[in-house]
Amino acid sequence: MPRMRRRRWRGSRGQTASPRRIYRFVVPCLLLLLHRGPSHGYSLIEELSEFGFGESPIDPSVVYRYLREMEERGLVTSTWQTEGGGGPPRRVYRLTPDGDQYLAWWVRDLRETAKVLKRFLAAYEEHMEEDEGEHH
Amino acid sequence: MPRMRRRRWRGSRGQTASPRRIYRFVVPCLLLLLHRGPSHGYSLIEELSEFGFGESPIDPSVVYRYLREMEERGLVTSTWQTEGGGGPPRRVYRLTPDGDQYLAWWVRDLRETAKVLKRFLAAYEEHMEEDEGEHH
DNA sequence: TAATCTATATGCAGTATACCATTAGTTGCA
DNA sequence: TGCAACTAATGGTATACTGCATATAGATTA
Repeated sequence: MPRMRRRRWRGSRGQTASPRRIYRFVVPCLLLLLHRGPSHGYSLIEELSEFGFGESPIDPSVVYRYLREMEERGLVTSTWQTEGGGGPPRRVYRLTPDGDQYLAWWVRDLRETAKVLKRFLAAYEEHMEEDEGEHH
Repeated sequence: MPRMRRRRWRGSRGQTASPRRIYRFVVPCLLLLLHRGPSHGYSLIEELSEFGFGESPIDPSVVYRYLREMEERGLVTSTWQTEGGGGPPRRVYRLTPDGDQYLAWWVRDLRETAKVLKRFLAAYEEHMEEDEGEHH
């Protein structure tokens, strides 16, 4: 596995597209990954690429921070796994029922966000067509 | 026009849904509104409800701040309109060609964001169906 | 044994945003 | 006249989010 290259995120001023435009979007991604089964931070970071965190990979510190926060809030529990597989000990996270509910809330919320986005893009296209028509 | 009620935004920790989850989403909304024609702050704030800023209305200070920032960056120009319509003088904003290009960049960017969202929601649904199946 | 990989974690800084307060001109009305 | 409501704009501050640098440490490999 190659070392992750970190690309500077230039915000909305630059030309770099980042899939982390939605506040805390990593959180529902982590919750969904953990719904599929227990996992540890480093592995989760790799798996996040599935959700668009591949092109401009997420900073590991962000992931670890959220995982700890999620544990404080009772959304996940963790246990240390010292043996098996080699390498340093891993903190293995497991979703709780509260975490499960929270994921469901996020999904409802992201569906709303998707709607808002869709509405904006539709308004843009509609307006641009009218604008185009006026120039004829 | 009733006075706007400001609802406390509890971030993603609370249960309140907010359409302002995407970084600077107000900016492309303002750009699109100004693409339809010149306008002033107060009017823009009202028109924003069209894009989902209705349920939890945006704070005017945020809008005015962005408008000024946009002017500094040459995306819009403004002129004072002292007469006509009554009330205090209004600063009327007008889109520049740079602002027009920036709007186009935002649209490309939001389409990417919409894709990422769609991918996540599809992954969620797919996983949940499988999960459902396993319990039979 | 030095370098590298795996794995987790903390601190700091810049930016984004919410919320509150303030200034000021205009209109309408008691 | 005086005051309340409306319209417009701006400033300050606290907190949240994220990126970056860096620390720690066991395991593996050259």
